[in-house]
Amino acid sequence: MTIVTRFAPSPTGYLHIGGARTALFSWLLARHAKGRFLLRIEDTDRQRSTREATDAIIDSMKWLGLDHDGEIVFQSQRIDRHNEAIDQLLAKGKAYWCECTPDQVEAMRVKARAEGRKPKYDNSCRARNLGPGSGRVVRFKTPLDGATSYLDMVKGPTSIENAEMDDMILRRADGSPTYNLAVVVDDHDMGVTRVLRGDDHVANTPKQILLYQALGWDVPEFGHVPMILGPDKKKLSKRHGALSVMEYEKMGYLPQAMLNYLARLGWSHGDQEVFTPKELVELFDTDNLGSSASVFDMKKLDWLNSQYMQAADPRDLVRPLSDFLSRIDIPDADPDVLKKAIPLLQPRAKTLVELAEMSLIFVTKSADIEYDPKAVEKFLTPESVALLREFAAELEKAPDFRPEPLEEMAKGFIEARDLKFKHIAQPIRVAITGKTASPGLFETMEVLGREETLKRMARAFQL
RNA sequence: GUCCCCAUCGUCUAGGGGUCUAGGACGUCGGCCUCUCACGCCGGUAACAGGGGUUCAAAUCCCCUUGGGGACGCCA
Repeated sequence: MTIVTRFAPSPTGYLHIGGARTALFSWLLARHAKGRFLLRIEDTDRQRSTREATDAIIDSMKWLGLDHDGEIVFQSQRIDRHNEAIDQLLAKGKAYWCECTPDQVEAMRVKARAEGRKPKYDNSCRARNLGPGSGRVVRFKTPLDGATSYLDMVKGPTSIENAEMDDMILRRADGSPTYNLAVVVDDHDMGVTRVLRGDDHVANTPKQILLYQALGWDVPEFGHVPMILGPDKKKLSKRHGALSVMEYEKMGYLPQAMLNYLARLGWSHGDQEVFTPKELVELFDTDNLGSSASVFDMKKLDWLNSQYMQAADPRDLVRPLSDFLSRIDIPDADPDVLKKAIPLLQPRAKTLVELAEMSLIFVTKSADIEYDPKAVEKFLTPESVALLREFAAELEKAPDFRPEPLEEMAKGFIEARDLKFKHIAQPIRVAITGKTASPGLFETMEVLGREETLKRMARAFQL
């Protein structure tokens, strides 16, 4: 039997880290088994569902590379089918009409809690054999005793007393089907065989299993992935900063790094830390999913990202780099310059944002280079400028502007004057980059080219 | 309040009764490399929440306590 999984977010907000991870695990589960991964948008709450949120979710998944099979299913378009199932349940005597008002039910809950019991509806309409009527809802006849058990893919054997559950509403007074019913009908119709979702759904699972059984359908396997916590060990929330997956894109993280990080958060494969998407697909299994919540650690994400930055083919970074440069109002950087600069910056930039910032020394024209005043004061002293003028003269006639010959030349220059390289390195650096930190001097010069290098030095001499 | 779940370095985790004086990774600290900043390399620091069992033997199994989390909607 082919394995079919799904991701079923409700479009009431952006796709956040937690949702992205459950989507990733479901995707991995399907791809590993050569099965199918479906996407369903649970937009039955018309008030809170938005088109923007739907788009944001789709964009985020696209960015992460989580491709889905088949058409996207919109739950709101399947209401007739949901109602059909409810009618079926009614016909089988597994559901009944109830005319208790929300206020009455609330009173029952308050009473139950006061008596130290679990807040529940008291099933009072169960025996009344009511028919349809305005203001009435349809409730499910939850078994009064026994237990509902299943083998959770991550938690193992799980069992809940049926008495813990109340008779859930299947159809609201306005005629609309409720969540648990809709999910069961949709998952069944879509042929979903494995449901991997967030821990916050554990309480829904037994209810849904009961529904499957009442409808006479095969029950899929379920698995509940632990939550992701913030640094304060509380549920990850807006307080902890960027939450939406697309925020991480904006911060300059590479999708593969994000994917890798998310996969390792709650899942492991021995001591391995770095995984290509392909490896993830090959190696993923629910057996190695952990069962405790994990804290989101930005530092480790940074490290992983820097690993991916370093390992990237420079050519693949040109496009993203110019995009990020555009975002800081530099839309016309020369791709050839970028291509040459990238290898120098790869080991230094943890994110694309940093890459863009660091590339500024290469894409800025000499006239616009900003000189760090402190650096100028410290290194561009009259003595060092005098020395640099002599050095510039040699640069001008250097036969070969590549790093090695340049370094040879510099060596000759300082030896002739009985100096150490240290004496001229920082002055040169400040003169050609305006900063005290940069990639290797000669590599930098090569990328800048002779003309630009000399222009910058000339300008630095005027400071 | 009721029910459910979870518990190894600061963080992510390995570990499935003896090979655990608990391994890896991030971070952190120290060193090396070095024209700066990084990268890289080497080394250090640091954990089985507590208490009871079971067993010849427990990080591993059981119970309790504590701590954390989640769920209890005519939301999804």
